[in-house]
Amino acid sequence: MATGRTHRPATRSRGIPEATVARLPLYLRALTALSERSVPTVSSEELAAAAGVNSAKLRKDFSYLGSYGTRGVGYDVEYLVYQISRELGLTQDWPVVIVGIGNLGAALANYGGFASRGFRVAALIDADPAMAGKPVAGIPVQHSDNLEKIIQDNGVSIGVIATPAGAAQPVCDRLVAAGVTSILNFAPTVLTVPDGVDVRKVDLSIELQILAFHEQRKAGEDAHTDGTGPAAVTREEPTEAAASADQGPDGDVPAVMPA
Amino acid sequence: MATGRTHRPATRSRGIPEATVARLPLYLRALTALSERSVPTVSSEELAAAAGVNSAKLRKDFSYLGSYGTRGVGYDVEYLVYQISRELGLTQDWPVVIVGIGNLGAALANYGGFASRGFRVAALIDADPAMAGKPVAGIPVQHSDNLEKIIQDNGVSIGVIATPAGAAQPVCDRLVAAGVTSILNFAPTVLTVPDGVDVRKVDLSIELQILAFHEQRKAGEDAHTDGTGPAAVTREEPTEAAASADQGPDGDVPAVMPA
DNA sequence: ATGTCTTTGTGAACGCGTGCACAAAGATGG
DNA sequence: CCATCTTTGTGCACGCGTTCACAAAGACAT
Repeated sequence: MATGRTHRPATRSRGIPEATVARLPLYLRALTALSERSVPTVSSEELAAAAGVNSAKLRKDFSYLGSYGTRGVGYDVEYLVYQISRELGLTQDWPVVIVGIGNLGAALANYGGFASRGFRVAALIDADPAMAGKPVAGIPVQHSDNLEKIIQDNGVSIGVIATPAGAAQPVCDRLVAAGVTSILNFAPTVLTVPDGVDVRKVDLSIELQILAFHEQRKAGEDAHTDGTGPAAVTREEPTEAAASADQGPDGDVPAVMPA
Repeated sequence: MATGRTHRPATRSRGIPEATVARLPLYLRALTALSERSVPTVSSEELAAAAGVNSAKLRKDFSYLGSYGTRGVGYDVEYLVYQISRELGLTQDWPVVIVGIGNLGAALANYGGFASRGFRVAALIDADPAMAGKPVAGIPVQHSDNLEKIIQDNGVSIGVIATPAGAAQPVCDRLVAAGVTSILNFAPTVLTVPDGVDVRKVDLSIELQILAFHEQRKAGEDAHTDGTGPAAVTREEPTEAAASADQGPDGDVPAVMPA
């Protein structure tokens, strides 16, 4: 759903539905937790509850991977962890670069989930010369002049963009030109990439706006049945054409400091 | 898709499909950019290109809001900005609390996109006493002991959780008990909430794993037709039950420092 | 006023994802 | 070896979302 490409060819890769792929990491996390508690097997019912999904859906998802369960018993936790890891490509080592080491970039660099699952932060890159050499999460930041060389020397195919919105597309272009074929974009912009390159987007502002929509709906349903609703400071309605002036100083401020 | 509730009642709220709601912020961003450039009208084709979607989809989306376009001309930018803002509830003032002021929490607090669109960071909350009083993004961090009072005093209905995984559910419970009905969760955990509370999840690790899947598939298709693929350091295959030991020190490390 | 041209709004078909419900498969006990 | 019980794997139906394709609507020129 968030592949970002305008013309996604319904990538039912080797028969595994996109929706299923999106849930595999969820299952993997639940299974890893069980594995740590040395639980040998789980039923689809239990695992589904742990992952927060329907048990029928889970069984169907697993059926795309093959028949890894035992009827009357359930699934072997260790075996399933391995199969899902392999399916997701996590048995490989994926070097990743993070471009734009502001607040968010630093948070990502410090994110433990990277290292623990086949991902390795190969380099941190920022356009600010003052950042160069400064260690973040134990890794020295490199200047973006060296971006292409870094990509090629490390065989990087996955890039994370955490720059301001304005810098995102140029950075994206350089990443792609240097050989990156998968991009995780945190900048609030639509990225244009050539075919064959995957883009996934994470947008904090959008998530909040969706929440606000539902929140407003809730408040509307309970309308004046309680006084404890949200601070209903409804702004005055603009007269058909004067809305954007008070919309904010800038369309969408980047999630990070200038890179 | 990420509402989080196990049993989502297909919330076709007032006839607006969930998928459409998820795209409205995208349109709004593109429209705001046009508005800043003082563009008076746009066609569905132009706007769709800017938002990265199909033009027919865009028109259908707008049709759920009403007939705001003029045939032969297009849509009035300012008017549409207002209509979408109103539909999303962004003409209201939404006080938001961020719980867990680690790297990620700080990045969120500094995120300009919050303030610019009806969202106001009402408070930053952390469990670490050493953080209390320390200003982050110009706002002093408050201790989580005061969580309930902060929520109620500010009429907060939207909470952002950026704590470690272990702390997320307890924090969530306290937020809900204090009156929060919408939660944006950055912790890598499935949150359980009562009916009527919306949860949206943002999970960096999952996004990366989905990218890795597609990346692996690409590499598999080009299999040994080039040598420049990803660093294909395929780990040795475990003998059916020994996978989780090298899976990483901890199931899923929180995105932030302990709160 | 009339015709042409552009662009919207939407009816209809299609495909994907979800969930039910059940048969098949294997474990387990006697 | 047979009966019973549990749990998987899946056929099927349904609903949502996407896309095509076109008629209706308005602008604009003559």
